[in-house]
Formats: sequence, structure tokens, C-alpha cells
Amino acid sequence: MEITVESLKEELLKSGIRPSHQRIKILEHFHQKIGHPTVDEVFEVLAPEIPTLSKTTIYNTLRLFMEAGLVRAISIDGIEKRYDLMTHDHGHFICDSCGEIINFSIDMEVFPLDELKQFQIKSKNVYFNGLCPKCIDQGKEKRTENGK
Amino acid sequence: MEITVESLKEELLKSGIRPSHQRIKILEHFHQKIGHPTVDEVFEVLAPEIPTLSKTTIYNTLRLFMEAGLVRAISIDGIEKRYDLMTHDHGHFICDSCGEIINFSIDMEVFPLDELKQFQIKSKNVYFNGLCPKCIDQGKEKRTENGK
DNA sequence: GTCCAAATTTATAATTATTACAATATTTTA
DNA sequence: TAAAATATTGTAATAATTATAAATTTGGAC
Repeated sequence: MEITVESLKEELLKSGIRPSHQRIKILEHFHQKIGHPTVDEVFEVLAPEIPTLSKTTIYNTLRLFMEAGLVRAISIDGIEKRYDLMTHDHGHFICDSCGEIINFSIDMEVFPLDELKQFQIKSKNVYFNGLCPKCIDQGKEKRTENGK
Repeated sequence: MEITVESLKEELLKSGIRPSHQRIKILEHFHQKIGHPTVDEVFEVLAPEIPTLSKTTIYNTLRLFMEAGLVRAISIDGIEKRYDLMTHDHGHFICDSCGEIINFSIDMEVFPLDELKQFQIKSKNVYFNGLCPKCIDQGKEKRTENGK
């Protein structure tokens, strides 16, 4: 399905969010780019397009998107939050050496949930970490300076 | 099994960590208290027992413990890292309203991992969030000020 | 189209978790 | 006991995030 300004507006309205210029651009960024950007990374990309853009707006907007269930935050490295479009279920593999985050598909229904019957579950997140193939080849062990 | 200073020393030595007074006390704290303390919470509890204790020591020690695989960090709220003893596999449920973290048992072997055959997986983490039974009863929706 | 109220964005300052670093203290080894 | 290695401490620096208040933009009533 094509991503247009109109479809983005609709997506926002459906979540009860007023589709301002900034919000459309930020949502568009998540649809166009794959990956798991930080607030800073979103800012760096959009600042040239929206010269008046403020980082606070991105913080505000992403919190709004989260509350509406449009994106989710992942913060496995504990340094900086990263954000991820809420699409289909998937897990995240984080490489301890290079820091890269790799999606992998996973069926969240595999969990036996007798213990959580009384709970209302809104989202499920699965994180693995270890070494990615590239870093295994290079014989790396610990995260290095050049790894983000 | 009884937790004694001797058993804690052994545990540290087995991981190649020299069992200093501070390190023993910090490890002991994780064995005694259940929960997922932050650096600050560990500091508050241990500072009276070790008057010279520095927060830097706790940061250093917990990083050391993590590298040795004794504890793991969870940072699902993205605010402050919390630490957890590496015992048996379990998942974490985080209540969006009161912020409480509840363990639940889970078999990490249920994951189909064809996609990650080439990866070296060191740890697996599962986080759910939503509302806990207490907060459902109280009709809460969003996290409130009194929720940590 | 103009005006008004509400919502949004912006810039700045404040807060807070974490790390860097250098000095001090402790422990180990010879 | 003396020297070397390691651990701890206190302070200062860094960096991500939030609070706040002013400025701007938006949407609707007329």
C-alpha cells in the first residue's frame, strides 16, 4: 500500500491525533525508514525539511504516538530510547559488539499465559542479545568504540 | 540453600571476580531482596551499612556483574536501569499504571529460531506491559503520579 | 475572509541518570 | 614490611529527557 500524506493523515485521525505538519512528517519517517531511530536521529533527518523543528516536538510527538499505540519504545541498550513502528509482531536481536538491532519474526501466541490471566496485556516484547554473524566472523567479543 | 558470606564469595570467585566487601554486600542484596532495584535503591539500602559507599561503586560493580553474567539489566521504562539476578528464565510484566514489575515464568525454548541460526544468543528477555489486576480493579488507565 | 479560542510548537532552562577521571584506600604478593 | 596491583571514592562532566512559558499555528464561528 502506498504511503501518501492522505493515508498518514487518516492513520493519525483514526488514533484521535490531529494531523499537524510535524506529526505527519514524523510518522512518515517511520514508514519510510526501516530501523529503530532515536529522537536524535529523527531530528537530524527532519530538521533540514522543517527548519523550525524543535527536539521537544519530537519527544512530545513520540510520547503521543506511543500512548496511541502507533509506535513502541525499545530501550534495551539503556542509553537512549529507540522507537519502532507497531506493525506485525517481531522480536529484536541486539548485537553486544556492534550494537546493531535486527528484527526477527516471532509468534507472540506461543507464550503460555495461565499466570497472567488476571492481567490486561497491551503489548509483548521480546529481546535477545549476543553476537551477530558479522561480529562472530571478526572474532569480536565486547562492544567496541566504533560500535554505536 | 542458605546464603552466607562464604557462599557469596564462592559465587564471585567462580565468576572470576574478587570478592571485596562492597561486592559481597551488593550481591547479597540481590539474593535477599526480591524485586528489580535501581542503582539508587541499592545505594539507599546499603549506604547505612557501608558509610563510605559511593554510588560510582555500585555502577562499577553492577557493570562487572553484568559482564560476568551474574545479573542482567532491564530498562523497559527507559527511565532508569533496573537490575535482576540471573536465575531461572522468567519474563517481566510491567504495569503501565502503577509501574510495578511482576515476574512470570516462561520457557524460553518455545521460540522458533531458524532465522537466528547464525547468531550467538547470550540472553533472552521477554517483557509484557499493560494493567495489573490491582489497577484494573481501580479502573485506572494511565500511569499516575503515585505510581513509581 | 477575519477574529477568537484552543491546540501545537518552540526555545530555554532545569533535572536526572550515567560516565570519566584522578586521588585515596585497600588488598595481594613477594 | 614494602611495592604493585586493584578497588573505592568524590567530584566534575556528559547527555538524555522533561518542565515551563512564550510564540505560532490551526480550526471553527461569524
